[in-house]
Amino acid sequence: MSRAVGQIDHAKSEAILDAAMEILAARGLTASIEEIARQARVSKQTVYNRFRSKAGLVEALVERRVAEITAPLEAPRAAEHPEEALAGFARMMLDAAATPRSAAFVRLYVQAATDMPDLARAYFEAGPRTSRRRLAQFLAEEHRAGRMVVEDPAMAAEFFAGMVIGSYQTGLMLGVDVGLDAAGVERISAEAARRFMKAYGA
Amino acid sequence: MSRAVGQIDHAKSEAILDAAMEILAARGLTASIEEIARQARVSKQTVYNRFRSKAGLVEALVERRVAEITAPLEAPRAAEHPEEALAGFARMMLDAAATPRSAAFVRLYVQAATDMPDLARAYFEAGPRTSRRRLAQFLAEEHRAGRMVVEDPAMAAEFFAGMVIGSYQTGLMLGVDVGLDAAGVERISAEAARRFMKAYGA
DNA sequence: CAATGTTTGGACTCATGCGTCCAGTTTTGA
DNA sequence: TCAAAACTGGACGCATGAGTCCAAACATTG
Repeated sequence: MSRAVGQIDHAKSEAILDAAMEILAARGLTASIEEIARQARVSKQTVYNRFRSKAGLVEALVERRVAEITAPLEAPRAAEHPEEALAGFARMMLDAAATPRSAAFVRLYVQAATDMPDLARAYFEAGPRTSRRRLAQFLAEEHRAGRMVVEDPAMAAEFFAGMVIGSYQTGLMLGVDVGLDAAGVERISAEAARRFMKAYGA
Repeated sequence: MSRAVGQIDHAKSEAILDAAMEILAARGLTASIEEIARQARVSKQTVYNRFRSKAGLVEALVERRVAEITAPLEAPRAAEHPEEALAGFARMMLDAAATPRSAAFVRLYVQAATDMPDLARAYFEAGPRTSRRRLAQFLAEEHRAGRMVVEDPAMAAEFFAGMVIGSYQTGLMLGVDVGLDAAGVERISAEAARRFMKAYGA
């Protein structure tokens, strides 16, 4: 299981990606490879050995993040009372999307949107799109079960997601301090779920 | 009233700003001044004569846009039936925020957020913040008038704005075609207003 | 220690783009 | 027609950063 003679060390690639994330988040897409290498305590050449180019590095970074973001994206559990399930889903979305770290990533995608549109699209599919789809699916099931009345689950899912994420995302992306702490997350999740149930209750 | 001998021509500044908008929207903040000058049919030097630097140019551009965006931001009119007023406000928000042109601007602000945070903040205040504030004010009035029940107008305003804008904004910023035409705007505005009234109706 | 392969760091080329400078030209009001 | 000012366009200096190259140092295993 140990690697071959003088073989590459996977942990070092991770270190490079970590450094890239930190630097790119702070300085934007124009940050230099040299700076990233310095932060990773690695020579510039090593970065090029492992990731072919700057674009390759960013690509790998986004790939890793996409995996990271998709994993915990559970659909709401139909077993619970719908309002509870919705509040839980809201909490998850806020935890995933409304943190400074996630905002930094979104900034990155937006910057990349111009000259690397595939990356932006990949994120959009993995993050926002997937979460909406799962939410819509849940709503459709609740509708069938007669616990809610949702004729257009896709639109309803957009509404709920917008209620929860809406403002915070914009502010964070623009680097404005939106002051959202744990209590705020709780308050918004609960209230959004409650209002949504009023709007779509059986 | 006519300008002095060989004096600067205001229209030319406008032409430069127009060109800057088009080029920056298409290529991002890294687009060159030369390209902008070419597009404006003006020499590079002239750009520097009027706007001190690239940062100055972007600043002026954002200033103009902020004025442009703030002007039509009417608060909903309390006289109408609240659902009608809300639908109208939603239409206005979508027209203002969910167009490719506006998306290009937001992309610009996000890119600027790292190294020109004041610009991003100025936009946030003039656009999202102001519209939310006016909406919250309207909701508070409806509450006082007994036509709705809105204990927390600020949060309710965020909810409504999020429902309306939410998903489209994200997609547009990422350069994903969200396929929102006039009929879509109408459908979303009407439905969002209807659901919101169910959630906050008297 | 030998063989294999990686890492390092520093030098290098190349491209791009900001901002400046300037000599000659055009515009405009008087 | 004249003078003041702005405009042009092209050259220029300077900085930054991508990506390459290489010889010396290092790690790993048999």
